[in-house]
Parts: sequence; structure tokens; C-alpha cells
Amino acid sequence: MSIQKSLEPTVRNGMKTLFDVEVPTVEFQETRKEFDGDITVVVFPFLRFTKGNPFEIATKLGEYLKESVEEISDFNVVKGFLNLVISDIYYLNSFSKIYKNSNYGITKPELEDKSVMVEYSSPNTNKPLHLGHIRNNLLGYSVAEIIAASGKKVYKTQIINDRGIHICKSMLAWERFSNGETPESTGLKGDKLVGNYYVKFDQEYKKEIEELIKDGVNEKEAKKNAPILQEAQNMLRKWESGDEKVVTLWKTMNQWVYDGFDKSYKELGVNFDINYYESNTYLLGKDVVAEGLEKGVFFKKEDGSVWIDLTDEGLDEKIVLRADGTAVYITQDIGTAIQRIKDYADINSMVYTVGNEQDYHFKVLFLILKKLGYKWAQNLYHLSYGMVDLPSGKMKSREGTVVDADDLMIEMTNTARDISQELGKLEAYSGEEKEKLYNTIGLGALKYYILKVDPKKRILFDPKESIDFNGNTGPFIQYTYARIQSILRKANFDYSHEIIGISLHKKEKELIKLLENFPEIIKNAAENLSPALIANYTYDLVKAYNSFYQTVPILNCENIDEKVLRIQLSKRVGDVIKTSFKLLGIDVPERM
RNA sequence: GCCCUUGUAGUUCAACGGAUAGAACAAAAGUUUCCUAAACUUUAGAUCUAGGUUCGAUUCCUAGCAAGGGUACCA
Repeated sequence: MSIQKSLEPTVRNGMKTLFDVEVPTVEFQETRKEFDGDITVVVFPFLRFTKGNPFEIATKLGEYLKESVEEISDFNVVKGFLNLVISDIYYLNSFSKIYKNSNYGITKPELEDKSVMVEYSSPNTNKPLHLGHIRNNLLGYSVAEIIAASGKKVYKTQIINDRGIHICKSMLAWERFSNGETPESTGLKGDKLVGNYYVKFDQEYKKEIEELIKDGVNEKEAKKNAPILQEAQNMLRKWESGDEKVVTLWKTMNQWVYDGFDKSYKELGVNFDINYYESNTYLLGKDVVAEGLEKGVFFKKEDGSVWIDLTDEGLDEKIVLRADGTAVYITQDIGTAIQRIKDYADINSMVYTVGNEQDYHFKVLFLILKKLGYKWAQNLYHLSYGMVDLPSGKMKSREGTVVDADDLMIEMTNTARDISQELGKLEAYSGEEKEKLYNTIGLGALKYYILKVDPKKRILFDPKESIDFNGNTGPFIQYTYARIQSILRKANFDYSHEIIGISLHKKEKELIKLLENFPEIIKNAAENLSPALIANYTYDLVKAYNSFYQTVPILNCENIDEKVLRIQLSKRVGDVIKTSFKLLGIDVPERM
């Protein structure tokens, strides 16, 4: 329990006793470091309830608190800010509790709590993963971990977009141009191989259009009537009717892609509890639309298409089923959501990690599900995030301006290797150990770089300026962790006993204050679906620890009690770094 | 046109409506007989504009400007 919470009733009592007013809430903040004190009561808001000079109110309140609260050793007033000095005994006690809790910061789920499903990644099976997917995966995975740490059971999932005309395009191109190439025969990752044929299709398609235009066909007609496109459409019809040959090819090529994706996911350190496939859920969506039509949630236009009217909600009319009865994007999403609740009776909340270009789509989706009468529809959240842009603008696969996920991860590891070798601290380790470490550091840099930014904001990524390894970065934090482990390795004596009755150094107090905040930070990050809060907190903690490390001796400390406390502090700071980095999906090294 | 998001040092990011707007990179200067210098300590530098609400506004409201996105029987 934080000191704030325990002080709040006392402050309220004080206001009642001194001025005979009931104040509804008390505003606390950390005392700025240029003033004396640890915690500050903001007195200005009380002026609404009692007249008077804020300075005098604060002074009287300060006297009252000093009298009645043991932990408050002194106070001072600046304008309407009442700065309270908290005694070292309080901090030692508080730290002792933190130190005893070996799983500090993590809340275990209660049995009766409802679970949350977090969706992320959701790739297109025609395109290898790129930098944008990396942000999506890191965000989704991290948010899932954070929610779990805040005390809820979490299922991680993705929806795989495995059907439609675009799939047929790469299938057709492969049939025509590949001479039977496979991932095995070429050594290419399956997703890359299939991606190549998707590009190949586009090239051939463009060629055919040009030729048709040369023959005097107008552009619109040419685009529509290019033979290769028609053949792809034909293939889709065959797929939908269950043509054996087409379905077999579809399964084979999809499997190549999944195998390729699995490698990337593994390298990135993300995973899923269950996958959903669009090919399995789009039909359910159509059934639900039919039901909703009967209930009057939807209406039918003359041409047979089905719509929902959301003008009352300030939105437009939105189509949910085409005139020919085929499903649109949102039809399938309706089906998927309902399927998930059917599959997992214990979930009552879902988080969708999808880019902000789909804000409108999810607003509509959630509204539709509410109107269909699903109770859980009020607990749906769109974790909307900004795009990752290059200096040249948006990433476009056709223009070759895509930063490939696999390539980027390799590049990061290479940079880590270069820097590490230059520093030359790792001579004693085997080649295998070193490579693992380079990977940990390189990916740490990449993940932290992306996760430290507020999800809502777009990220500008300049491939020419490589990601930093110094300053507010993943490796900076990893380095601090490694340094702490080094201290702990050297502290080969029993330092477990509780320390009481010593006076604290300023830097020690700072660390304890920061440690106290950790559980609250996790809760906040879970509520706001924001890993950035964890990243920024960890940075602050590490910054404070490094300053502490540089200012005071730890192992060389002469007073044994102080030495033990400092080692304990180091231990706990290291644990918190490890825990929060785990929530970000980042590994920490024992040495670097 | 309408709707949504974002505008903070040269650059990349912070700041429940609170005190003198914090960091990092880049720039300038310092700290290794001492626990890992991927560190630490200094210096210099910013709230898009105009109004409003408030004891107090980077934060809330209104208008404008700028960037991005959406507004499709694409996903």
C-alpha cells in the first residue's frame, strides 16, 4: 500500500477538524526534486470548499499531519503546495515488504475473473511480414502480457486472412511460372516464396493490361478483362465450390506461408494460443447477418444487399452483405467475434490490435455487435496504433520500399555484434553464447525502440540512421541489468536479513519510491493498453539506479547494514527490470 | 465536404489540469589506480497560431494552420 492511500483519510480528517469541510478527494504528487520533501499535497483544490489563503491552509494542515502521522517527520509549504518529509523508517519498512515478495509487481488472476482475448498480427498470407507487422506483433504480445500481469487470464490469437481473390493470384502465378518450386527446393522461406509469386502475378497482370491497351482497349476494360485476372477469378469460384485440385494447392501453399511466419514469430519472440482462419468463420458471419435481418437490426436494399443504419450514432449506413450474398470484410469479423465467445465461455472482453486506418471499421463492428444484443460487446477494445513510416512516406510493397521483418532482425543482430566486438568485453565466452547475446541485444534495441512510443503515435523509421544503442534504449537497460547481476555474483554471502534503523541516502530513497510505483504502473499500462508506460517507467528506474551506482559504493561499502541494503536494492531493481522487460517481450542478459 | 488521430529543443520521445515543461541523440566540457565507461556529471536549446474556461492550461473547449488516415459491394 502506498503512502498516498494511507494519508488520504488523515488529510480529509484534518480538513474536517481544522476547517470543518468535507473534501471529496485529495490530490497528491511527488515532490519536485528542487524542494525538500517526498510527497506533496496540492492545497489549491480545497479553496473551492473553504475560503482562505492557500499558504495558511497548507501550513495548518501540515502541522496537523506532523502531529498525527508518525511517518511524517517534517513539512514545508511553497505557495499552495504542502511538501511532506517522510521518515526513513517508513521507506525501510516499505522496501522490506517489497523485498520479501519474490514476484513483485505481478498480480495472480482470481478464479472467478473473466478472461480477455487479445488479437494481433493477423497477417495477409501473400505478403511476408514487414516493419509494420513488427509493431503490431510487439504491441499485441506486450499488451497481452501486461494484462496477464495485472491479474487476468489472457488468450492470444490471430485471424489469418486465408481466402479470397488475392490468394488465388499467387496460386495462379505459382502454377504458371514456378516449374514446381518449393521452399525445400529453393531454400527460401515459404512466406517469401509465395510473396514472390504474388508480385509475379502483378507484373504479368500489368503486362497484359499494357498489351490490351496497345490493341485499342480502354484502360478500365483492360484492367477488368486481362486474361490472367479472369483466370484468378475462375480459380476463386473453383475454390468456393470445393474443387479438389485447387483446394489441395491452396492448402499446400498456405502451409508454406505458415511455416515461414512461424519462423519469424519465433525469432520475434511472440506466440499465439489459438489461430482463427477466415475461411472457417466467414460463413458464420453470414448466418448472423441473416438472423439480424429478421430481428430488424439490418435492412435490405432493392438490389438485395444488406445494410445497417448507424446514422443515429453519427455514422453512416454500412454494408454487411453484398447483393450477390457474398461476405464483406465486416461480415467475417462479426462471425469471428461470436465464434470466439462460443469457443471460450470464460472470456468477456476482447482487444483487437489493428492499425488506426481501421478506426472506423472497429467503431462500426462494435456497434453492430451491441445492436445484435451481445452483452460482451461493451468490453471490446480496438488497440489502435499509428503506422510506421519511412522518410519517403508510407511503405509500399510494389515500390520496393518495404522494410522486411526478417532482414531487419538480422541487421539489428549484426549491429549488436559490431558494437560488442569493438568494446571487446566478451572474450571469455563461446561463439554460441556470444551469438545468442548479440541477438538478445539487437532485438532488445529494436523492440524497445518501437514499444517506448505511445501506440497512438506514428513512428518514423529511417533505415539509414540505425537504431541507437546508447541513451534511452533497450541495450542501456540491458546493460544495467547485466551490471547488477555482476554485483550479485560477487556478493557471495547471506544478505537476506531485514535492515532497520539506518538512515537512507537520497539515491536509495529515490529507488524505493520508484519501486513502490511498479504495481500501479502495470495496472495503468493494462488499462490504457500501453506498453510505452512500462518502457518509460523502466527507463526512469534504470536512470535512477545508474546514478545510485555511480554515487555510492555497494560492495565496497564499509557499514555492513548499508551494504546489505544496497545489495538488496540492486537485487530488486534487477528483478523489476527483468519483469518489465518480460512484459515488453525483451530478454535480459546476465552479462554484456 | 464530413469524420478521426497527431502537432513539444536541430532530431527521436516524456509530462492524472499543478511548482522553474523532463529525458535521450546530435553539439560543447569533464569523470577510469574504485562494484562492467553500452555508464555517470555539467553546459546550451522547445509547447503550431488566435481566442476561451480555470487560482493555475502542453493537457480541456472553439476557430484556424500543418501532417497522416478514414469516408468503397477492398481487406
